Amino acid sequence: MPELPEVEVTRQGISPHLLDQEVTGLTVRNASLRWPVPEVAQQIVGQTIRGIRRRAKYLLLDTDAGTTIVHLGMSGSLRILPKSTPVEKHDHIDLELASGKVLRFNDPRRFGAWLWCELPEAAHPLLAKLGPEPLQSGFNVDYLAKALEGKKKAIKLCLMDNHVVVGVGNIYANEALFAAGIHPQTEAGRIDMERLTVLVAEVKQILTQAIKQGGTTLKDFTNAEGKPGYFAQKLHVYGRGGETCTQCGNLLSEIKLSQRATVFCGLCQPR
DNA sequence: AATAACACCTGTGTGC
DNA sequence: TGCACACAGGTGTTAT
Repeated sequence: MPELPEVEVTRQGISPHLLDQEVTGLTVRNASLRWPVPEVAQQIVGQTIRGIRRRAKYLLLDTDAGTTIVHLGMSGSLRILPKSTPVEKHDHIDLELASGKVLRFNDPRRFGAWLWCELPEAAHPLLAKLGPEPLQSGFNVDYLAKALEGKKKAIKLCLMDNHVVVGVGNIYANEALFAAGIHPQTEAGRIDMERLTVLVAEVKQILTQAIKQGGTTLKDFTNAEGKPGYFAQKLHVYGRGGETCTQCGNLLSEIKLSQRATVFCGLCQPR
């Protein structure tokens, strides 16, 4: 489900319910996520949640004793519910709060993760080598030009590479390249500064817009309140292979790049 | 070092 | 209606 906007929308949705709350319990019904949910995850019980941050697509729940690291994978979601809410299929974890609410983690495909990390979490192997946040100033043309220097692989794959920039998944990589008029198979190291400038701006613009719209509605994405996002109606290329380009009316092409669906307009995004 | 392929898992849609 | 198969928002690990 989630790319960066969906994770950020989730963070914003759950934050008010978690901030300054004491954790009264952690129920793990199914520990078989991407990695087994560790016993030390229980360290959060009795702690007060001091902050809810996001790094890339990881959600970080800070306490004085350590940080819980949550990743939603492909199909995960977090909801705030009354503790009495009946458990449904794939409801793997409950974080119980003194307020009587529960933060419930549901993940059909179980590609998600729920980990515990003693401070400081920046040293955690999963977070240590990540590139800059796309919406922060560290992601700019000069940085990107340097990061792509000499790279021969397709620009789309570089955009989706967490060492280059975090949080840009398949949907938004397709959308940003369309908006910037860059063919997804363009050799990354050969894109000039002018086009990179546009690309950086479009990545920021599209992610910002998607967050404002509440994330993309795909399949069953809902935010912490169970409401859908509204960005899907604004997608220009993703999921539209064979349909007409919104810009020029040409038929959109669809190919596979690293087994991921890649959609573009051959006229608006020349090689 | 860089790149490509594979792995994990369930649900859904399509074509026969 | 049933079945086989392709495909889906991610990303760490392994192979080339």
